[in-house]
Amino acid sequence: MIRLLLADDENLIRTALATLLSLEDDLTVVAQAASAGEALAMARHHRPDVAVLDLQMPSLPTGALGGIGVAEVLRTELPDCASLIVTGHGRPGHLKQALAAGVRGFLPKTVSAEVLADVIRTIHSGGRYVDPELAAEAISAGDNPLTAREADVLELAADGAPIDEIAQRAALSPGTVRNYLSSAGAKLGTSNRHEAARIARTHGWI
Amino acid sequence: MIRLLLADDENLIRTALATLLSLEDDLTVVAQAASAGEALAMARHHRPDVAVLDLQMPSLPTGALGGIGVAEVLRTELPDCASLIVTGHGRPGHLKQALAAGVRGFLPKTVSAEVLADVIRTIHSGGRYVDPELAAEAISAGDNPLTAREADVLELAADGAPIDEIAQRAALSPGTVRNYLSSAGAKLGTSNRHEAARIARTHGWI
DNA sequence: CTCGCAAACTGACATTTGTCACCAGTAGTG
DNA sequence: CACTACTGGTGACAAATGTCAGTTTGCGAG
Repeated sequence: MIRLLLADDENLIRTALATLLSLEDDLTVVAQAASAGEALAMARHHRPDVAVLDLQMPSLPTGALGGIGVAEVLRTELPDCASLIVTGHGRPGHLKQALAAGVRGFLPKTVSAEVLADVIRTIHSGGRYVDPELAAEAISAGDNPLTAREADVLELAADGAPIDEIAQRAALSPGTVRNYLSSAGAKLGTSNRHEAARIARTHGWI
Repeated sequence: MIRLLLADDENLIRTALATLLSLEDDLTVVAQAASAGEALAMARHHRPDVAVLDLQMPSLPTGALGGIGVAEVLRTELPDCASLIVTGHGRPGHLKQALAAGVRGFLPKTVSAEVLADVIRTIHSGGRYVDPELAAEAISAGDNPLTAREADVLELAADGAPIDEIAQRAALSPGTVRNYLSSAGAKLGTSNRHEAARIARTHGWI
C-alpha cells in the first residue's frame, strides 16, 4: 500500500483528488495540506511514501515557497519520501527547478487520473516521470539566458514598478537597473522590460 | 436525480470532480467537456439540469470564450439548464460578467466538496449562490471605472507592446492611445500603463 | 602572474512615454 | 435646448526609459 500526502490550496480539487486516488487498491491518502507549511508539518508527522504537491500553493504575499520548496525540504528531511509536482500551467523553467530540487515526477493537470496513479506507482518504486510534452518544451526552450542579477531585477520589474523603485528595492543605481533590464530585453528579443518580464515568466525564469 | 455537465480543460480535475460528485446520491454526471466548444455540443445533446463550468478553459490563442461565454449561450439555447461557474482565481469583474450572463452560481475552487454539492442543489431548485468572500470583494471593488475604449486599449497594452503597435492594432493615432492610457492610469491610480494593466486585470476589468 | 572574460556597475545621450491643454463630432438626458 | 460624457485627435513639454560606451572587479585558464 502506497501512503500519500496531498498538498493543494484548492480544497475542492484536493478532496476530489483524494477521493479519486483512494479508489485505487494500492493507494491511500494519509494526509492533506492546503499550504506549504501545512504540507511540511503533515509530512513530518505522517511520513508518507509519496508527496503529491501543487506547484503554486499559497495565496501568501510573495517569496512564499510553493511545491518545489516543499520538495526541497522533504528531500533532506525525509529522503524516503518521493515528491511529485502537479501543476495547472507548466512552465519549462519550473520543470528544471523542480528536477534540481530532487522532484521525481512532474505532471500537468491535463493528464488523466490513470496516468497520475501510474506515475505515483512509478516514482514510488524509484523511477522518474516527466510529462513528455513539458519535457519537449523545456528542451526546446533552452537554458535561462539571464544572469542572476538580471533575473532579480526583471522580477522586481515584473509588476510594473518604475525604475527608481526597482533600484531602491535592489539596492542599485537606477542606471544599473536600466542596463540590466536592457540586456535582459536584448536576450529575450523584446524592446521593453514589461514584455521581457512577460516572456521570462512564461518560461519560468523569474 | 440532478443531471450534470462538467466542463474543465484539466482532465485530472474534471474526472476527479466527476468521481466525487457521482458519490452523491442525487447527482449524476451525464457529460464532460474539455473545451468551450465541446461543452456546448455536449449540452445540446445531453440537456443537463446543471452545467458546472470552469471560468478559464481553452488554451486557445485569444478571444476564445470561457465558461461565461458558454453560460451565455446556454441561457438562450437551454433555458432550463442552470449554469454554475467554478474558478481558481476569482476576480470581482468576472463575477459581475458572470451574473450578467445569467449564471446562477459562482464559486472559487477553495470551497469544500460538500459546499459544491449543496450549491448544485440550490441552483437546480431555482436559487442562486455566490461565494460570500468573492461577493464582498466585488462590492468593495466597485464598478469598472474605465470607458469601453480605455479598456480596449489597455487590453492591447497588457502584453507590453509599444504605443505604436497598440495604435495600429486599435486603428487609432498614437497620441489618442497615449491619452486613453493616461486617463486609464489616472483612474486606476498608477503611473504607467503596465501597472494599470495589471490592476485592471486583477479586477477582471480587461 | 596576467590575460581574457563575464558580471556588476556608472554616466551621457536619444527615444519613448506620460501629461496637459485644447479642439471637434456624436449621442444621451433633463 | 443646454449640458454632459465618450470618442478621436493634435501638439508641446517633462519625465521615464532604452541604449551605448566605458570602468571596475573577480575568477579561472594558461
